[in-house]
Amino acid sequence: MPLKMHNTLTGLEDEIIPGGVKKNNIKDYPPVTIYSCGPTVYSYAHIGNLRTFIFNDLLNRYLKFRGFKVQHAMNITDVDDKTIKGAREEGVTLKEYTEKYTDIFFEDLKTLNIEPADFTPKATESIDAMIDILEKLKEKGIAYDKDGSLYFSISKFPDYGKLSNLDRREIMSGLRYDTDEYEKEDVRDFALWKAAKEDEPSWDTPFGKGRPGWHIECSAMVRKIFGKTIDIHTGAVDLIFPHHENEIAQSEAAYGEQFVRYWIHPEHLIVDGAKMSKSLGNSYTLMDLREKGFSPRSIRYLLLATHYKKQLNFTFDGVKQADNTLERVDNFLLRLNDIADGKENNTGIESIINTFLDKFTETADNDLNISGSLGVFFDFVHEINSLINEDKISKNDAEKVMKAIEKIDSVFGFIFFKDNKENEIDSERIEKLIEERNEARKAKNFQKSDEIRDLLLAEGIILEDSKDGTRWKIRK
RNA sequence: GGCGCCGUACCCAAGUGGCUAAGGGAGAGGUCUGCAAAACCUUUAUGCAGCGGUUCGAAUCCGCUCGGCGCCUCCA
Repeated sequence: MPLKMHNTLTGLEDEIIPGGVKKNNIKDYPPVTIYSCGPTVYSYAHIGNLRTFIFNDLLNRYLKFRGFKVQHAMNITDVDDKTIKGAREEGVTLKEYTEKYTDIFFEDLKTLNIEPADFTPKATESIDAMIDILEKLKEKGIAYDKDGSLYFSISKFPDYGKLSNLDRREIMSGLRYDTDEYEKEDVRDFALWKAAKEDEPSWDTPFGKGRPGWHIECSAMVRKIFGKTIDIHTGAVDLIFPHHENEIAQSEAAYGEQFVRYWIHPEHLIVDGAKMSKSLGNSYTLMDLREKGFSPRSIRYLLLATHYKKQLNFTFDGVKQADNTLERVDNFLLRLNDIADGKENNTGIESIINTFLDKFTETADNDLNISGSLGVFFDFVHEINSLINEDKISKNDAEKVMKAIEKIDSVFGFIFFKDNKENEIDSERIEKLIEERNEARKAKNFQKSDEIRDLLLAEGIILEDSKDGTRWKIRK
């Protein structure tokens, strides 16, 4: 079964074929080249942004799980209207301002266990690559100059609109196109390069001082880093038009070859059924949620668990449900670790594990159906739990099961998630108290044994007795 | 007006023409346990927004209606 992903460009679920040439073995493919639209670093990222980045992470992790090599680039937009305005308001330089939010952004990614991209280019460090595109577009007569700014003439690019079906769409009457302050020949043309203004950052170029238009940086970075057609380009649905449409226009007009093979667009997140917005007061940052006591791990799970093509309705109740789900996962891991020596190996364990991994892959191959894969995972948990109850899992079997779980957690990233509470616990003291309690239990002094259990519970330590002994865990 | 996503149990959420509609959360009953906890078992949709149609057969395809959300405004 090949991996298929929904491609906005074709409207179909297309098999992912890195490099565009089909091979028999995944190992023979060149690395999958991926470019993701990253953040504009003018503020803290909100959970909607983070959903998109968690989707990118899932995609990258799954490709690697499937045996593909991956080269992933994600840009940092560090010059635009909002960053310039923000820096001015805070009275700092653009660089100081954007570096602050860039650092916070990377910290958020780390907190959510999102693997770093291989390349994280900044717009302000990619001006040369932009100039290259702009010169080619000028030579070809596709870009034109007006009052020191450069515009892209969409009438010169017949394919314009192929991503968003613009050619088949009518423009809503009365819609204001010209929100830009700059003059254009055709209202639908877009700015490639904006003429320098007083008190705005600018760069020297062969066509005068100025700063980048919004779309040019992505085209430039893709070219600078990969140098040719890339496989996958991701970004949330709102970017399909105009941003990605314009990227295609610039890149394909300048270089005369296909820009991207697969366009993948995760849906938006909404909050309590409504669009997230600052005026509704339902726009949350990661820090907001942590202050409310929600763990990054639960947030990762929640943002991951819904299929990326479906709008995700974020609620606090949802995070609590995620918390409970993860507790079930943790209990399962504890049970596996607690299996005592001396039990017989289960001859069927390999087959159970292989079936599990095959089903997991088969489900995820279908447009990254994470919800289906989670279902497969919980079926497996259930099956193994039952075997543990029946004493049909040896320590050796448990290790094999753990290996399989580690493997799929290379995709999920929430199973062995480290929440940093654990270090503060004095486990030696707890073990001692457990021993004391078990002696009391043996002597049928249940009053004392319950006292010890309550004492630990008050500290957030839960004790659980089983026929293999007593285990403890931290209460969430 | 154009383009697009969606409506599955109390909540979240798979399923893309064919066995009794995954899975998670929550609730109820049971097994185990000194008691708990954990785990396991049973249980909660003769029905998938509504109405028609295509088909031997539809949650799945088509049409219409109702409802939610998004983009067409440098929003992920």
